[in-house]
Formats: sequence, C-alpha cells, structure tokens
Amino acid sequence: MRLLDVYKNLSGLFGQQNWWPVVRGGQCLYLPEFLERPRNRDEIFEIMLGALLTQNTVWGNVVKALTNLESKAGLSLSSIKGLSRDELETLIRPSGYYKQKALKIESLVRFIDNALQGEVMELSKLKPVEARRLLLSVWGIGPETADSILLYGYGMPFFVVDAYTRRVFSRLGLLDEKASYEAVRQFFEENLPDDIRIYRELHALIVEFCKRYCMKTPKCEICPMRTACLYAKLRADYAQLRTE
DNA sequence: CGCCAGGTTGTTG
DNA sequence: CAACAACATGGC
Repeated sequence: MRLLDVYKNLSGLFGQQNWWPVVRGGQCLYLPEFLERPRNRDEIFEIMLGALLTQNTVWGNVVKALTNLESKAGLSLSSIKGLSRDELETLIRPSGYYKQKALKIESLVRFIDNALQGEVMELSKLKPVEARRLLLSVWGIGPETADSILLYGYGMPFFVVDAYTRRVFSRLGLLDEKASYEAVRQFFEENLPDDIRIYRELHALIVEFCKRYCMKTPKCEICPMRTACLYAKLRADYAQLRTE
C-alpha cells in the first residue's frame, strides 16, 4: 500500500474532516468555508492558541480551555494581552501543563508584538520557509506546532507530523519508527500531491483513525486497514501461536 | 485505579 | 545527537 492509498482509504472511511476547528459559543465547529477562503487574523491567532494548547493533550480538554478564554476574555490577540499571568493560567487549566502553556502563550504574544509588529498577517508576506524558521525561533513552538499553524492558519504547504503519524505509518510498515521529524515530513511532502487541501485532510484523518482504531494498544481485529498492516499481521500471528 | 493524550524544553552522557 | 525527566488535567 502506498501513501495515497492510505489517504483514499481513510477518506472513504471518515469523509471530509474540515480541520482546523473553530470554537464559538463553547461549541467546536468544523467549517468547510475555510477550504475556499483564507483565514483572517483572529482565526489565525485562535489556531496558534489551539496548536499550543493541544501539545500532548486531547482536543476535548483544549476546547474547555478555549471556551473559558472565549467567555471570560475573548480569543483575539488583544483579549489575551489583557489577561494577567494568573488569569491566563486559571482559564487554560483544563488543557493541562497550564503553567508552562501560559508561558508559551506569553512567549507567542511577545513574538507577535516584537517580530511581527503586533500583526499575525505579517507572516503571510514571507516565503513559507522563512515564516517557518521564524516560528521555530519562538520559545514553546516546536516543529509540529509550527507546521500546524503554517498549514492550517496560513495555508502554507507543510505536512504536520505528530505521534499518530509515526504510529500509523510505522505499523503499516511504510516508515521507520525512529525517523526524524524532518525525514517523516519530507516523506509525506514528496509522496503527496502538492495540495494543502490534501495535507490538511490527511493529517486530520490520521488523528481520527488513531482515535478509533490505532491507539497505543490497537483494535487490529476490527481495523479497516488490518489486511495491509504489518503490525496487525504480527499480532494475529502471535494470537494464533498462543492458541496452539 | 492506571493508562494515555494531536509536544517542547532542559539536562545529561 | 540520543535518551530521559518535567510539565498536568480529564476521560475511560
């Protein structure tokens, strides 16, 4: 099975994902309208917040945090700037690592004020590679967070590699488990059509697939991709041995 | 209960 | 550069 086959399978299984979600009135919405138009500054900043808050954290907890921010302050840059460290910590608490994440948000805000003159749209004027380099220079923003912001916020063609991506594709036998972030990203970018819609969808589909089937201890018996998966075969063989 | 979650940073060998 | 600890809440 090739990379594009995986995409087609997952796409057929789960349908259109419409990432990145937006939080409005405490609801988490997946809106197809962003396939057609660029995000505005507030929408991009909200993605930055979400991308930071979801580091090693389930999205449901991030929604709680974003909902707190939304109702007590607002999700815009200026709203966040009006919060004290303590207020920020309290509001984002449900997303975990809340003290560290409060520092990261402050670090992000400093970056926007200083390097971008307070305007996130400045990044869209740069060449993608330069925008990425800048984001990676911010304390608290690593490669996955940067690529999430660039791909979903700015529509720049970087594939987002997360723990799920490594898990799925190493289990399928298409990737080395210990390949570096950059190596994995290049593998995807070289083997996918140069189309941010596909980058966006595939990453979202991988997350959905891992939540439903390919968890740490996977449900290989009922997995729709088991017949193409090395790991599923391995576990099936092992189960077979034990009954003999 | 224990395990796990859409990472990043700092420290150490 | 690789390995490991620290960071933390909430759902199952």
